[in-house]
Amino acid sequence: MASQKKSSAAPPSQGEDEGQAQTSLWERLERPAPAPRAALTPHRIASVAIEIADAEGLDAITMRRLAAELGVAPMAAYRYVSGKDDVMELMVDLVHGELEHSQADGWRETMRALALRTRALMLKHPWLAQLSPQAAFALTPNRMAVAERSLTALDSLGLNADTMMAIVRTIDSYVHGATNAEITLHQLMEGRGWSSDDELKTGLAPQMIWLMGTGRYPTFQRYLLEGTHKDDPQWQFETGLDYILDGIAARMGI
Amino acid sequence: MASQKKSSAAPPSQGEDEGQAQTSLWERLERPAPAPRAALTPHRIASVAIEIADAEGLDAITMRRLAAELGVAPMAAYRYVSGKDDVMELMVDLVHGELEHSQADGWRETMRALALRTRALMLKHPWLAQLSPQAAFALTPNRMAVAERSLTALDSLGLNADTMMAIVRTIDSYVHGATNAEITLHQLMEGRGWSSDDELKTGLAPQMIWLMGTGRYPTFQRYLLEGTHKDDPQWQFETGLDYILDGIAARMGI
DNA sequence: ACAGTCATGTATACGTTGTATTCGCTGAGA
DNA sequence: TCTCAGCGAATACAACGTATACATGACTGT
Repeated sequence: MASQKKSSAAPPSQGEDEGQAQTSLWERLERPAPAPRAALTPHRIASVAIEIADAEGLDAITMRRLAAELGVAPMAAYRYVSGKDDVMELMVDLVHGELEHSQADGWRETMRALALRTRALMLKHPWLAQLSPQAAFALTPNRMAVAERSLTALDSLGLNADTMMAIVRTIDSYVHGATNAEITLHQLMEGRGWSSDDELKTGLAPQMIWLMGTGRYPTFQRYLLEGTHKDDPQWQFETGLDYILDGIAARMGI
Repeated sequence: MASQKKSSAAPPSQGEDEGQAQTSLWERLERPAPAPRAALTPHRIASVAIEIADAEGLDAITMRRLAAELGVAPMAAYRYVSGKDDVMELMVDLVHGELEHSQADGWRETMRALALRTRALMLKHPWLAQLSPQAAFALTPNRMAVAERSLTALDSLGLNADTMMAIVRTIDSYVHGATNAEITLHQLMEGRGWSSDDELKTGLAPQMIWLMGTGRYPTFQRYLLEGTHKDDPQWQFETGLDYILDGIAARMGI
């Protein structure tokens, strides 16, 4: 694990014996053992990156950190990925392999289940909310497979291609928008060291009091007082999802 | 504009005369003219930052670049903002001032118009899609005002607070999810130097051909062949939005 | 059995970033 | 006229992504 690098920054031409050998025997013996053979693979790089990102967020992924966690020199991973963006594409693909199939009864249940599982996946890997454009749009095999499954669920309903895609995109946009907001809130809380909804509320209280004190947001204030599902993201997610599925069903003639 | 800094990196204690004056007259004359008085304000910082981000993306905003654009030393802005996150919060608030009121006929038209204008705002300021959690959730006055207006539009319908908020959140999630995807695609295209849908298609073609060649995505492939609204984001956005508004209207008894 | 090639990981270095710290200048109030 | 608070400049540092050049040992064909 912890690489013990004792090798001094030896200047290349400082021969000790007769100037023949550029590095002394002892210097060579102190060098870290050379790689057995293929210590790295893209898959292993991505796996370790995912572990780091899950535990400490996307910012914790640096090529140096990744190399350290892999037990390898900072530049080693560049043999397998062309840069940080490549790592992220691999991460995205790998993680989407976790989304299981589930052929439910009808299109509606299938889409609903997929939405819920996508939300769960994103909450499990919150860094999915912060991807670079490169990684966010990567056409990776596992991602394509998910899209294919969605379309398949709608395939026997006699819809034209545009409508099918519109339905999938609408649900997808909602799922990502809603879950991103949820994740962002989590990250904000973590960033400030708040770990419960109560802490969030007390932390936000000063600003809220000031804002409400202006009297400019009366309806918002009423919600703050009357809302009972404010802290129930699952209810909020499903409620909105059901609105949307209702709307789609109505357009399609139930 | 272009600051002409000629000042050498003068070591502090290199008296030329009698060691009395730490900096010689000529050194002082060469120094950039001191600030007239309060060259900076948070508002000006945010304005310039927005200009940069609109033109070159969020990554172009560095504290050094910002300072250069303001005609000021790299650290100067730190008198007014506590760091980069502060700058972004200011940017978010400032930009949300652009969203005009528009009391349309009923709740549905009001919400629809707000959704369309929000999308337009985001497309105009694409960096809104990439905010840090800090900035993304900032409770800024202008942002609160937008939320308040949404809620007001629903206020006279006899809904309870939770339902009202669920409706607003659902639409908001969709708008952000859909528009983020749109922006992300734009940014991907810019990043690769593609400027038209045709270039996008040719650029993506190799990967698409490979993916389709696997035969694992037949329904997706059918869409690629049959879809006629693939390149019409406005249609896609409005179609999804109308699904959602339909669903909400149905729940509320039209 | 053996020299040569090649894949693999290492070492070093450069430019850029955010920001802590410290300083000197300036103009307004006494 | 003097003083001082406030403003911006200067310097510095650690961390980042990655270009480049190199050393090493495992395979190859003979």
